[in-house]
Amino acid sequence: MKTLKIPEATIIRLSVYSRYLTEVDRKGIITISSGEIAEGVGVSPAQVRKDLAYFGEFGTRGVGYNVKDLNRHILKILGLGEEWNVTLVGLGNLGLALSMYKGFRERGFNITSIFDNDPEKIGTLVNGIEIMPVEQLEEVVQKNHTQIGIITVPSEVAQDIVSLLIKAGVQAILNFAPGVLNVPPHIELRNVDLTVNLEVLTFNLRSGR
Amino acid sequence: MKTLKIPEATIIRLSVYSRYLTEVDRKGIITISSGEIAEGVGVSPAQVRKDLAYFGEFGTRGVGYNVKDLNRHILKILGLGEEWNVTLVGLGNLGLALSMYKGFRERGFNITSIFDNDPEKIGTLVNGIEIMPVEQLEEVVQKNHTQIGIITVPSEVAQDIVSLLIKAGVQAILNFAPGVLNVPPHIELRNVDLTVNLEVLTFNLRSGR
DNA sequence: TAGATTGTTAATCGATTAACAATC
DNA sequence: TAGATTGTTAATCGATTAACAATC
Repeated sequence: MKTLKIPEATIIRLSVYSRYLTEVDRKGIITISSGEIAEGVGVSPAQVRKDLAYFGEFGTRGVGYNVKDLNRHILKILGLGEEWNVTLVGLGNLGLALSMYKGFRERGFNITSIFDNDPEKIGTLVNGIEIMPVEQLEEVVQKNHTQIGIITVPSEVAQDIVSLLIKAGVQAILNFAPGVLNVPPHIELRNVDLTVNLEVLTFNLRSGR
Repeated sequence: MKTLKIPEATIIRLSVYSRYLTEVDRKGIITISSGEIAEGVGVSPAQVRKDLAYFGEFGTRGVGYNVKDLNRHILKILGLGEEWNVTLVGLGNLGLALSMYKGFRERGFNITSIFDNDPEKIGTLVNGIEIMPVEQLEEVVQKNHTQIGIITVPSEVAQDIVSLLIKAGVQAILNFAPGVLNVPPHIELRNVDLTVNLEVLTFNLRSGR
């Protein structure tokens, strides 16, 4: 199997297919065609087949795909065959919301530590997890073999937290603080920018699309 | 000025440039080159110039761009010359976090109403806004000339809320509920999928990129 | 004028779509 | 066998990058 470059758009869609398949599976449906998946998630059938084709042959010609089977394959591809330890830094409103978000655990992402510097918060429990001061981040993250960090601190301190997380051995970071963060090439970084999303909407409204 | 199709990626980058320019402007810097913007936000200088060129000529050859001026132009392009009324539906943890999020107001997005169906929440104040039952959504949203809706309800009811928002005259929707929503073509819809973002990270980790 | 940097065109790269042979 | 649907190749479409003339 040769490794050709996979478009990031493909990965995003695989994640969407997977959640749709979980839903379809719950309804007890056994077999599904690329056309039905396409319809369910709003892409073209050719797109579905192309996306899957990067990773192998999962269907049966003339028949379609076995729902459970295909979902298992996609989950495996996405790295969701295992559990991931996640740390969250910055227990503001957004941090709190993400700490409680059930969708993460459902897909194998376990928030195992939470850090904040507010003395009022330190020592309290969120979802059974004790809030710890940022000074303990390096030690705790290392001990837990935490692979992923979620950043919900103010943008002014986001870069410092990134550096701290990387020093502690985190390999991937999901950042909710606006602004550009610098990470070495071996660290995976994704930014979720809440305001940008609204601004794309207003641009589209204004341009009358 | 002929209207050629603008890539969505361009709009996203314009939003990022704008925030960077705001920051640069605060430092009192008057002039900036495409290369400096590029460096600041992590894209190529050609990309910056290309993105701007869709909308006009904002710079001076041999000199660069006036920071304040360029930022004003970009804000105008993004539709941020005006204030937008936003309604938020679903005051769970995420809804609460977004209601309090200062980044929205800074860019001209004003949350002017919040809806939830929990009797415990109805009538209480969040950020000075009284939580109202969903039954009043249509009336209030219409009265306020609310253009944008933010959806933070459970996915099972998201489609119903979408339909209700559209009936009430909302033109654009930012959806945080996982799953596919159907909207008529004249409605702008963007989805922010928190789990997908983590799954792209784990895919990249596993594939050793 | 010489140096710098824009705006724009052409070349390249990458992703999506269409079409169809393979095959259940 | 006939009908359906996959897997895959080729064609199309779109976005990014490179190069450079225009010009401050």
